[in-house]
Amino acid sequence: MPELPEVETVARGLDQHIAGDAIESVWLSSKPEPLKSSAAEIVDVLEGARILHVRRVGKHIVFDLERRGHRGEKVQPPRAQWIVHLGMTGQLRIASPATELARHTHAVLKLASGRELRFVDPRRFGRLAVVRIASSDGSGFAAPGDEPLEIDDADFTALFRRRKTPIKSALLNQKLLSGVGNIYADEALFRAGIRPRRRAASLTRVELLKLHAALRQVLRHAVQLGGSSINDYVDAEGRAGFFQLQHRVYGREGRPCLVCKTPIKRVIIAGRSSHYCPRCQK
DNA sequence: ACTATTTCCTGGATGC
DNA sequence: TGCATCCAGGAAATAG
Repeated sequence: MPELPEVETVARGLDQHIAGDAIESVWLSSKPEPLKSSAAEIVDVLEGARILHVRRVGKHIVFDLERRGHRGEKVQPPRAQWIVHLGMTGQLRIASPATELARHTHAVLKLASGRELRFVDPRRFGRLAVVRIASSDGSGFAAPGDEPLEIDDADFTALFRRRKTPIKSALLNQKLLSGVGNIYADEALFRAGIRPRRRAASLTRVELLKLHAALRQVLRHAVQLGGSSINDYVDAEGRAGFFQLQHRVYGREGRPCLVCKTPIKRVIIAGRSSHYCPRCQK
């Protein structure tokens, strides 16, 4: 499941391999696809554009694009962005045109270098969109929530003030923090010793500081290991991540806590599996 | 204005 | 072996 570390890994890999390349043509599958922009708009923005950078914003992959200038005028070439959300099972893969198209391929970008960038997403929870950046403001795509690796302690603490929702739900709320998903929410709460059902507003300042530190630590470590590969997650080069080997509660229901040997519990919070140690987490 | 629940979607696992 | 059912979950939509 692509969360911040997995999306960061994919974005870095893509940036290394295709920054500077140009998009020659775009194919989008014809069935009603999960597009946030119309198919015509996506094709119009992408075709002929040069990829300047690929980076992560929240759980989104942002391709910063430079579109063709208008008849060689001395004005700044128009900018745009291609935004990709991988959803649950989305993959962006660099492939040779000779490689057979995988089932559930929804988009193929032919690159000037001769390679193809392919978007494959069996479960179709992924989303594609384009953003045109007006030369005047030049801001582009922004996630609604704060980046968990950039927010400071004061702002982090303020996010949860007066919130009655369980802290687990608050961590998953992308309007508060962007990039935290089910795995890293559970892992951070375990490392901070906080039960997922605790009301966000009930956490003390000390607990919130511990949670912030635990979240940063777990996300940084996961990025170092290339993310968690649970089912079919792989990066842009098809490599799996290794952070799943560091999971202490996620997917470990009934197995002994690595700290105190108490069996790990699993409950449903906000419709999501939530794993915790009933002894280590208060 | 918040919070909780439902819905979308398919492959793999499970059960009878 | 085969078929039905369940489950995974990000985020938008809907309900309360």
